[in-house]
Amino acid sequence: MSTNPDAPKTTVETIQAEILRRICFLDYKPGDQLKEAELATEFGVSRTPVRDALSRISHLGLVETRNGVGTVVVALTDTQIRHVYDMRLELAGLIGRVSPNAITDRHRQSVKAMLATAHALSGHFDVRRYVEVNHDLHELIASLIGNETLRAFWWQTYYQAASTWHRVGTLLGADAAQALQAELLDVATALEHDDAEAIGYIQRTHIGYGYKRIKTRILGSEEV
Amino acid sequence: MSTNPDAPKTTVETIQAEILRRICFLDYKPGDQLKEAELATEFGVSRTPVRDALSRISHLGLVETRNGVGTVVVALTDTQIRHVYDMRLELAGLIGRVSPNAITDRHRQSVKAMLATAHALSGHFDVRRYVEVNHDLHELIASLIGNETLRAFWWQTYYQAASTWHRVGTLLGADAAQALQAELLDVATALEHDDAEAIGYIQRTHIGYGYKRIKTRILGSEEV
DNA sequence: AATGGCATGGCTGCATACAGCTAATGCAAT
DNA sequence: ATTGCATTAGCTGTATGCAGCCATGCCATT
Repeated sequence: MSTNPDAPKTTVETIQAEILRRICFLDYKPGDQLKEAELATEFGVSRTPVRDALSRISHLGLVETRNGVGTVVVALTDTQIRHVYDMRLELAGLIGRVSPNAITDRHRQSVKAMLATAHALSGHFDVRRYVEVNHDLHELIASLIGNETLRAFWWQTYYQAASTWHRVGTLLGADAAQALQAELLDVATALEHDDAEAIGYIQRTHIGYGYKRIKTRILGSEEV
Repeated sequence: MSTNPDAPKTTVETIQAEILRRICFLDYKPGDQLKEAELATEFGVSRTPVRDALSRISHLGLVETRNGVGTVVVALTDTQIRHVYDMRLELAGLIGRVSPNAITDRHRQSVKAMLATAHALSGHFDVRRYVEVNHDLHELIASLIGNETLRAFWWQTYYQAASTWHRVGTLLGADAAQALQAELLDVATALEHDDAEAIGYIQRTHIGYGYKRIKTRILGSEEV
């Protein structure tokens, strides 16, 4: 149940969360090699907790460790990307239906902040900021999910999809920022109306749009 | 993507799979304490790979490790059980819709074998066998799920729900066996008709029945 | 008799040393 | 020049020792 990175208290969880963040933000790109010893010295610990963190991440399918070689960030196959997105579409629809959490003013305020950033991005695009806003939006949506299991799954698919999003941002540039802006506007409206169910469907819709862009620009054209 | 226990090749994965199996079959009951040193000697390895396996399992939320105390099998709270079951209901509906795998004669044959066992159980009930058949059925259903992500989630919720099932089996006895028999009959029929989508809805239906039994017999009566 | 503090046993958390595996490099033979 | 093999450097996998933490039970004090 602790797949979401809430309260990373132990050393291992802290390291795990940091590595996951770097994978999300593409500081570690698919194919990159992560060396236990290197990370250990960076975090000022021994290899043991680093190994532990990497082991968990590998169990999530985001890195692959081979004996004698190293730990590399996995590049999802086209089929895997499709599977992840198909599931995200389905999970999104459940967000508002399965015991959602209450919407607070904090939510409404942070969306407004994101909107401002997205607006700025439309003028002067920056992939890094784009991915960061996406991340913030994800965290906000996740905080609305009351069902622990669903929230864990939502995070899991997010991590798997994150690097693909980054590629989309790179390819589309300011267009991606505008799409994000549109999504945020819809979310803001739904929050104003205190309509959690709408949030899910909005997510579903915009994930669908993103999926379509990915299909045409990244994935092979063969249909499932 | 490797949340399903297919091909546990490495030592750690082998140990992890074995411990998970024991949790499923309630060899380890909620509250039991698992000692790293003990398991290490049992598996004939050092504490290191055992620790690694336990760490992964704790990340799945099935055990909890506290420094200086030990690793204990967690007892899901009522709310958590509800969350898991709510999600299983939703996921079941997706089994046949999201890129299912082809149904083969192997599937049809193994269901027949399970039916025979379930029939025997109706006469002479044995909790252990009951849980085993449930496990086999789960593996069969999971093998029909083509979407890797969904399959991983299906396994995850199964592990979380497994010990609860065991309690149901203990409480209901032969009645549980009859319910299982009914479920297997429905599955067999769907397999004969080569209808993967029906499988999902059958699962959903019977999970719903089981959920209802759990609600009245195990969970507190307060509604969500 | 009851309670508070203290000592102790046992467990996990972490560090480190070593063994095993893999890939790449350089050398030799053709 | 090319191919094959042997060596080696560098990584992960495992074992083990030690430090830190927690719960239990005992003992002293009131």
